[in-house]
Amino acid sequence: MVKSMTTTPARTSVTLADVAALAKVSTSTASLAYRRTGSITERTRARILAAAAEIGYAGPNPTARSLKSGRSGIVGIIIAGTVRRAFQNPVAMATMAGLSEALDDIDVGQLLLSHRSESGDRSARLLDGMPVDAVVFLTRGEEFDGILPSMRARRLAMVGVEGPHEEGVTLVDIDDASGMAVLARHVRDLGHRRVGVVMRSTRIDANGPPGPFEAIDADLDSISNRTIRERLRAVASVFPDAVRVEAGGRELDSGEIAAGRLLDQAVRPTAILAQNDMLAVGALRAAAARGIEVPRDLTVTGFDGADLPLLGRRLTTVEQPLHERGLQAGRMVGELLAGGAPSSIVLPVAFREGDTSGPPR
Amino acid sequence: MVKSMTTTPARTSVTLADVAALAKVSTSTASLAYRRTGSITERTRARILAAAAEIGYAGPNPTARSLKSGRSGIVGIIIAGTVRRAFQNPVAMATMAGLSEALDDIDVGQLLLSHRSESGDRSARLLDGMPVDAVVFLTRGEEFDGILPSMRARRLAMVGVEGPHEEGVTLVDIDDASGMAVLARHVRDLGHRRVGVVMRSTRIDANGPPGPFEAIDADLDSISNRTIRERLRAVASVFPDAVRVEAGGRELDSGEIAAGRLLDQAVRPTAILAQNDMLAVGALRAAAARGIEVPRDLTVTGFDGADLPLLGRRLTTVEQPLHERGLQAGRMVGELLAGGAPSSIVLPVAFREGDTSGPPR
DNA sequence: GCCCACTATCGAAACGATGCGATTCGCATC
DNA sequence: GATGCGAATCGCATCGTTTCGATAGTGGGC
Repeated sequence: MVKSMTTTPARTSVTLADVAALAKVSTSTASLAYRRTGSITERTRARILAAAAEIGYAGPNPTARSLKSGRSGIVGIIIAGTVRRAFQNPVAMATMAGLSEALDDIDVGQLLLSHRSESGDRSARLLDGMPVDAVVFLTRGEEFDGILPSMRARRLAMVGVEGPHEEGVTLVDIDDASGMAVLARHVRDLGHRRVGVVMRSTRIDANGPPGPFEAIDADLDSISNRTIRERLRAVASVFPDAVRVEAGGRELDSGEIAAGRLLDQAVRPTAILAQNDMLAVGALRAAAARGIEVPRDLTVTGFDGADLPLLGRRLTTVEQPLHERGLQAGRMVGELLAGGAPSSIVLPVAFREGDTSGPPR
Repeated sequence: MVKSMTTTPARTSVTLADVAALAKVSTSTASLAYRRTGSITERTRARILAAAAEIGYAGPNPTARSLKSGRSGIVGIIIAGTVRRAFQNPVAMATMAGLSEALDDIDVGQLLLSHRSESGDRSARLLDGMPVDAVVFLTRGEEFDGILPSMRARRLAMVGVEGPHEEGVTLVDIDDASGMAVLARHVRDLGHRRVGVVMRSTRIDANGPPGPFEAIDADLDSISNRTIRERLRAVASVFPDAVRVEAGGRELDSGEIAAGRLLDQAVRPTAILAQNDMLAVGALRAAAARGIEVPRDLTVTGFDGADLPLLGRRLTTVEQPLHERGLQAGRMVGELLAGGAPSSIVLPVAFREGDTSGPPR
């Protein structure tokens, strides 16, 4: 069912003119009753508001106001993939929480714009048809390049979290590489030499079996997702001999399957460096299913520092300031809308030792 | 065409009139090039689109279009409490996923409207100032009554999930009571006689210590939250002697503390019926902390059937069709926007036996 | 070659509110 | 009672698009 914005007749609504007529003032005066600026007698204002109440006027029409002011007061939040998946992703949610908090403070509405819908491809139509003053790229997605031109044409303020690294997008970036390097060195210092890496799928419509075993630095340059690439590179700098497996999808289960493949080798790794926390949880589960005890028999690490209250244990990982990066993105939106030109920033990360890592047996 | 006057932001934009001028047609013809209806030569359309591309016209201004059509194509999703907390709540998220899916299908945008912001009270201003065609109450909140009049005045289509039970709101309701009754009977049939109930806080700004022990039916009528009330009533019908404790907040930790109080009694219950899954997880944790084994020493049940992949075990609970209720709410929005008058529905729930319940020792 | 029936295009009037510049009002002062 | 002045109110153009009714153009039938 596709609805058309055009065929339906406008709802008969009460307008400011009606209020003005009832209150026996001009519409411009009636308007004054609702604005902050301009001078109007308290008596007149009261009369106008009374008239408004009498005929059930709900206040100035937001659309008309927007047309006049050129501002909608709405920020589009662009999500790679589907809204559903984003909502299942603790990293995205933590960022979103920070972003919401900041956007709340500057009194702008938050419009969710998924780049793809559940039932297939999201037409650019929805994206283009929405009255937004600015957009925030909440999660990094390769698919964004296609929609950038249209946003530039609209002269929208653009803020990105971890990308896209494109002209005109103010960025909140994360120091992924150095964080992952610290973590890898920690694992090496524990004594590990045989490590496996479980990485996120680089395919857009990822779903299926895990990829083959590959050398850690195989084809690194061809990975367009900067986040994935830089994290791998950091691991490679410490463990040039590591083996990597690409999970078949982005969900927990894919991580479990991929990690399982690593664990089922004749000579299995003593440490699995998962490229994010969800994959690490999958690895923990794969270990549990095989009676492998963590951290005694296996070290498992993640990345992100997501809040996983249900997990019941504390992952050794690298903590990103997830909430903070949302806040910063929100702040940037505010500055851009106010006419400023905030500069991009790179936020630091912090290694966190949990109870999933230890020396090899 | 520079038109930055004084205070208004300088957003000099390219308009349809500019395109028309360049293509040497009238603006009405230029408009035709972007519409589905109306007749226009393919040649002319091509010329217009070429002109548009040349001067970087990004397509019709959504705000102006909305003003003319009386429709914004945006649905407001109203969240009780803060956006942040909603995002941490698996029940709300599952519902949201279904809702998003349905709203995607009818090509409407999704605007998040939290009733309260992180930093304090949400002014009605934001809510009132947003150009929405309809609103969906995603989660039940006592605070909604205050904003209903304004929505009625705006003649917005209104759809609610589990409330508010108010005139003009089309509802997707859940058969809470009978589901909870089935679950309670199951626990009774297992042989349990001494049961404790952990319930959600009824305070809006809940945070603090758990409430006192109370009889299950103490003051039931004074609980305005229908969901909480009906679930409790159902338990009371099976276990008139049950003791209830109100958690101090809505988070996991509050559930743990409240359940801990029940477990620390001299004679502790053999079963804890938590009023939702998160509280049940809290109860599991309280039990684990005390070396009480579930289900051998204690039966713990929840309500909702939320997807908790990180938990690692399967809660005995009542499954709501969470995704489905979101879908249904979305469908209702579509029908209302199309001029229909869908009727409210009540969705069934299903008892699900997990591995957290068993006979008392 | 004339008239008719289309159809592509155009002009102008909305949609509902805002804000500039002009006008009127109220009132104190001379 | 006339004058001056600030404050309150008003009229009108405007934001960018859509759409209705009017007009010009095209081609076919006879």
